[in-house]
Amino acid sequence: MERSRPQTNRWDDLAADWCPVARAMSVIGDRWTLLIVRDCFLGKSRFDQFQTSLGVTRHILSDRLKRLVEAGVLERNPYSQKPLRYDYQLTDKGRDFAPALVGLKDWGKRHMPIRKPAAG
Amino acid sequence: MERSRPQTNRWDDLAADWCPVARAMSVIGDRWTLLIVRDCFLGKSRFDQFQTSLGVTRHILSDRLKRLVEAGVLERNPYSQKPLRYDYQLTDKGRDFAPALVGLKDWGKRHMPIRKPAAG
DNA sequence: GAAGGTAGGTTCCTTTTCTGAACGGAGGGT
DNA sequence: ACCCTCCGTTCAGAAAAGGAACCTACCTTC
Repeated sequence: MERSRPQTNRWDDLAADWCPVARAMSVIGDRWTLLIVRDCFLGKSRFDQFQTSLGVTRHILSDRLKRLVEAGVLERNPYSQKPLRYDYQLTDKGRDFAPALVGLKDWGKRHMPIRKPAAG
Repeated sequence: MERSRPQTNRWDDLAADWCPVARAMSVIGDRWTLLIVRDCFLGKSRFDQFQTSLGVTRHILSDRLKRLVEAGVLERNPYSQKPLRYDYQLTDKGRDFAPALVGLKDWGKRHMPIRKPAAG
């Protein structure tokens, strides 16, 4: 189960930063992680729900969920025994993301109108 | 001056999302962008200041600053004429990031203790 | 007036990460 | 037996990031 990662892990660099914002970015500093957390707040909890909602590749989703569990933001729990299946639930640490998420939501709502995809 | 970017631009995908958090991520959805904004709040404004503070490569810093200006979060202004030099200042849109940034700071402060780098 | 320094980038090559699509495993339904 | 669901993993190729060197324009020192 050992994930071998390259030596130069850019996520870990930020985890040692003096600034709490930088340390927060060591968890959510990529395109998808925060959106997974958002989906959890919206009641989603299963792999395929995230995958469908976000359109992220299964590969990366798997990695991000592992990181979030490792970071203590999500918990991986079995929700079915006979076909053994797990889902992901916010921990207290994850739920404490609410204010930051609301801050980002408000900013996006005020300053980022929906840009149409570049379809002809 | 035309920056040619590949067709599959993941930043733009999020800009068309229904969710304001996702649209916010279309601007700050990477490791560095939000930290540049943070540095601006801390009074930094020049290329080399960001570079020294963040340790990001000049290549990427240059790209992120351009994106932030394009997105209307920062303004690029000349601060010296004879050696023509520019710096980067927060716009109103950028300053409106404060609540989200504070939310992230609080979360990081509460939940992310400084992790020592893996030095022997 | 050449040598070296400063500020703000750009260019080039290598390393790392992400995507896209296929595959796997463990069970369920018919 | 065969296909379906869910939760992933694997692999090749594309994109992005890292690292170091280089460039431009001006200024200072010799």
